[in-house]
Amino acid sequence: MTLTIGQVARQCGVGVETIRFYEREGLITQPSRPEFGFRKYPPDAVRWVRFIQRAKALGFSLREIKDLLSLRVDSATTCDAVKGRAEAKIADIEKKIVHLQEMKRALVKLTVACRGKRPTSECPILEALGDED
Amino acid sequence: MTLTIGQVARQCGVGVETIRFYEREGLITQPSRPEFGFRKYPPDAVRWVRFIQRAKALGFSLREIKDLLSLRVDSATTCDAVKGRAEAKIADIEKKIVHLQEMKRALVKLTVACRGKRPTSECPILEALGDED
DNA sequence: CTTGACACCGTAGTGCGGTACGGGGTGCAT
DNA sequence: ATGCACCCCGTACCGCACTACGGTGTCAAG
Repeated sequence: MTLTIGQVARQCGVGVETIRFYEREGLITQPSRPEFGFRKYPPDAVRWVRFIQRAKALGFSLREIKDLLSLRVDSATTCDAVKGRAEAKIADIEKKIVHLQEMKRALVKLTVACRGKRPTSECPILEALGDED
Repeated sequence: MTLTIGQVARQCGVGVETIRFYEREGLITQPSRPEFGFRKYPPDAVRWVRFIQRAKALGFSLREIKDLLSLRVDSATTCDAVKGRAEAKIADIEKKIVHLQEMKRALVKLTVACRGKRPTSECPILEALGDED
């Protein structure tokens, strides 16, 4: 069974125009289309679009998401390059996780301070800032 | 010792205009300023701006970052509300961490598949997509 | 007391990531 | 064969987060 663009869009909670936009930008592959008729999407298209939405919410740009997605496309040919890029992305992600954990720790500390009814004038949010780059 | 806007900007790797912009948007508090002279920043200003940069890279909008920062400002007055908002943010952050871990797992799997010289035609990146939301 | 680097302000322009619109075409249902 | 919902395309527009610009003011060093 194939899906129309509208069905994919509804299942992803985005607009039809967004999917056409992603197609123009090369984030999702052109769906099969019988000579200027409607686009026909495989059910997996929904997962691709959801991946894009999720990655965006995690601070990746569409350019980066495109890179991420392209890792699978040409993997057979230039395996070493793919591996390198994947490892770089893993490092990025690990850094993001560390920073999020720092922010979380700071916020937890804030709620604890709150419970204790102290006015938290010495701001705990500032402690979410390790000084290494 | 106080800093000029240019010194803060250089230490944060942003432009002077960016800091003025953050000030206009209420993300950083107005620095003390002797009656229409230059802005005088405390050294902590550098940390605030770096916090904003970092939070942006983690997928928070300036609106959200403003909320995050405001948690410290009026904490003495509406402690319960602050606690609630902080807890909501913690939940957001935990969700982000989970999604990042899923992406990382998928990428690690990709590099492993790569090592094994298999063409990874069954895309492991797609597995970064849990279907709950 | 001049000079040059930097700061001040407001407004306009940029790039990203969509979002809306208008004028059509398609396709199935009645 | 006539609706009607949905799709096609291109182009214009939008909000966010800056970034650049241009004309003026400040100030510390020489």
